[in-house]
Amino acid sequence: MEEQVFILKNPESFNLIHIFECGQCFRWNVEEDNSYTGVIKYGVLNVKKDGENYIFNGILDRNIEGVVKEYFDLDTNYTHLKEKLSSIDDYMKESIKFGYGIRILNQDLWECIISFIISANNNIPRIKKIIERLSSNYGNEIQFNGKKYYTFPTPESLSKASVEDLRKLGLGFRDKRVFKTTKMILEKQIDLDCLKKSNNTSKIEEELLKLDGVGEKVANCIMLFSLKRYDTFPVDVWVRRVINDLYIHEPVEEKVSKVKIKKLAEEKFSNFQGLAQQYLFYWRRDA
DNA sequence: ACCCAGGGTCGTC
DNA sequence: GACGACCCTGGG
Repeated sequence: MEEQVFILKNPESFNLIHIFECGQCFRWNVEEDNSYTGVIKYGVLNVKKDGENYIFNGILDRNIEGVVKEYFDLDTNYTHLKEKLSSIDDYMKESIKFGYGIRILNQDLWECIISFIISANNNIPRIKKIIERLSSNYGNEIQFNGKKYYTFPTPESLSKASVEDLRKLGLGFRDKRVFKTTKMILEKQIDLDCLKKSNNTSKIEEELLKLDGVGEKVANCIMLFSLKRYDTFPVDVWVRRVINDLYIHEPVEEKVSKVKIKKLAEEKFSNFQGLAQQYLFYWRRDA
């Protein structure tokens, strides 16, 4: 663990608010100077806008430049992708105009699995609090800028928590799901390293669905936010809402089947439906 | 005080 | 496929 600095010069399609407030991550918080601090697998990181540049500094157990490039998806050309998506229709154009600086983060697979199991029928403030409690109780402490931060617990560490322990930390009915899934991963009933290497989206989804608490929506979020599977389309209440309002026009929103939405996304946005989903979600929720 | 919704999933029919 | 239950919290 050592303190390191990296300066990213004039990146394209890069906006801290869009990246951290678009609903993909739960452990980044805004500071008084409008920079953001977050705990990731490799340590604690702070990002601050400085003119056209971004200053990253943090305490990490590996090279900061490599971590930032990987985590912030810097090898992907978003300008190009946004042009492609914008040409589909005016709604996409509008949503991209609103969330022009979104980047799909490349988060840790294990952390993403547990985080999105917790997200089920839950709201973002509470999801964040629960994850913080899991980390401060079962993660490792890191000192940074005079404050204490806690890494997300490893499967080994989280397996020390009983169902009752989890209930006390506020997980509610998700306690059993997190407990069981932790056990399954620890015992390698599902091999996460194997999933990371796979290039078959539907195979990965099939495996993830075996985990307790992971349904279609959560599996899609996991694939999009930690496995770079842009060819997936998580359908939640907001996405159902925006897709129905824009393209389907069913008076009773709940009646629109998930199958119909997924089919529409597939036809309209094909391989980049995950990115389209994120622009549409953020636009509908925050605009 | 009461109701509702929140990045859904699971068990049951 | 459709339906209800489910912990908990903040807001109307």
